[in-house]
Amino acid sequence: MTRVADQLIQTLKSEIHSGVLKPGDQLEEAALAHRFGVSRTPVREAVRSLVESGLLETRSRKGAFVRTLSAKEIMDLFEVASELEGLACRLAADRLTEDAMQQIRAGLDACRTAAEANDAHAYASANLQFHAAIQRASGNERLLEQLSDIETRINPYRSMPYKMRNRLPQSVLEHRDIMNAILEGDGARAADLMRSHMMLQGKRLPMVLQNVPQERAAIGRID
Amino acid sequence: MTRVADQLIQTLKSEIHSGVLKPGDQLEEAALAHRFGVSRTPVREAVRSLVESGLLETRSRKGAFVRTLSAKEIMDLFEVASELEGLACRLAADRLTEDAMQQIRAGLDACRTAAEANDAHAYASANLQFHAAIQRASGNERLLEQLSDIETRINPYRSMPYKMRNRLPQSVLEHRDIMNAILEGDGARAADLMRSHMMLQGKRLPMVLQNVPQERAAIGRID
DNA sequence: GAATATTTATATGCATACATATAATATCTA
DNA sequence: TAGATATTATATGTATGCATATAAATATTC
Repeated sequence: MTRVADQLIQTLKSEIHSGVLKPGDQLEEAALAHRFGVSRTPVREAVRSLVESGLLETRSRKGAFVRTLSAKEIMDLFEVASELEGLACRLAADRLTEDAMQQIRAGLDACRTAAEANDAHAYASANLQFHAAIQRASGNERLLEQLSDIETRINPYRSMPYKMRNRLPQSVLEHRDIMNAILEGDGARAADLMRSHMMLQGKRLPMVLQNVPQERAAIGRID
Repeated sequence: MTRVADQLIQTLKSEIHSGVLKPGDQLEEAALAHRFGVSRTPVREAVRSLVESGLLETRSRKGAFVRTLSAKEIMDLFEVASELEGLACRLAADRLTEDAMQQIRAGLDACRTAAEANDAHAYASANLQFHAAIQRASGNERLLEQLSDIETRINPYRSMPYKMRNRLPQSVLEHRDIMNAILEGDGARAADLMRSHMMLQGKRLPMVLQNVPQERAAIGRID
């Protein structure tokens, strides 16, 4: 991982994730090369990788842009993610180990604590922890990669989580039911509960989304 | 799509799909460049794209190789594919149009014809047609991309379909039940049937797979 | 003769230079 | 002045050259 191109991939991913680069922003090779003090060659390789992973798009002879997703595309991604989270539950129920179970329980406890404190930011983190624990418990590496990719692509469109503050206690209850179903080895029920849980979030997506279709100014470098 | 790099991507994908390039084969930049009469630059870009899409892997300072999947990795991919095929059925049942229904029916008819003729090759094609019709009926573009990617990655490990010849009539019956569930709007049942259908194939995977873990000679060019 | 060290070869990684297509600007004409 | 054409500018696409790390082959020593 000492390659310049790989470091560029990480940096650009991070800047897209954090919102420094927003959907629609243009990335000019020469500007990026100058900014990072390298030549265009590794920049181009990084861009090609990010295009393939869906974070950037290239318009012919016009260069690379941070990919803009329509509301439909975001919903499509969310539907797939919901189904895969359900699969993670079913597999977790079948293959549960003692260690995995403790990690899931720790995730649930973190959610409960954040909900009682009514701390939406802490809950967002705890929520990730809970879901990640189930995903790892599935024992399916491909599933982890796939869900991580979708998360990466949807994230630029997420606004702050405080908007769902009043749903925290309900979300904790749903998490608890999911965990119990997994512990009881009832994979089918766990999967159904998880899909319902995800879809409740999905119903709220139109409110949570921001800056979906509008045009963006072209900035390749950040000074 | 007039870029040399894009043409290389298509060509290499095709050669991996058709088995000209096999898992473990090395791809040397200079050899590929010479073979296609171009410089190393577009070759490198094509390689980067294929690495990101999972078809190639690069070992540090050793170059690119057609990705070798372990039996575990293939099973992981197959589990995800099965779940997504189930999702396609559920969505298709919810959103079924007249046109989509006819395409699914046409796929089933093609399967039935091939099965009655005991033509395993024709059945493989008809089977794809049936599944593709359901996937399109789902109305979820991301789902199509995802399943296509998985298909592309698993395909190099598939042997000829004649090995499953004695399962053709049973497979047709399963297809029929899946279609009926979709027509009745029972998405949950359709999804369950599809997952079971896929998993029956999965159970047979170890027999159908070939050349999974062994080493391969390094050939970058084909004369 | 075997194991280690040194040298040589080769392929990747990066930088630079050149070619070309698209877009913006300017100029010319009606 | 408005429109169309020509010109210039800029960014992408490709080719080539150089540096370096890994691997292979040879040589050296015990």
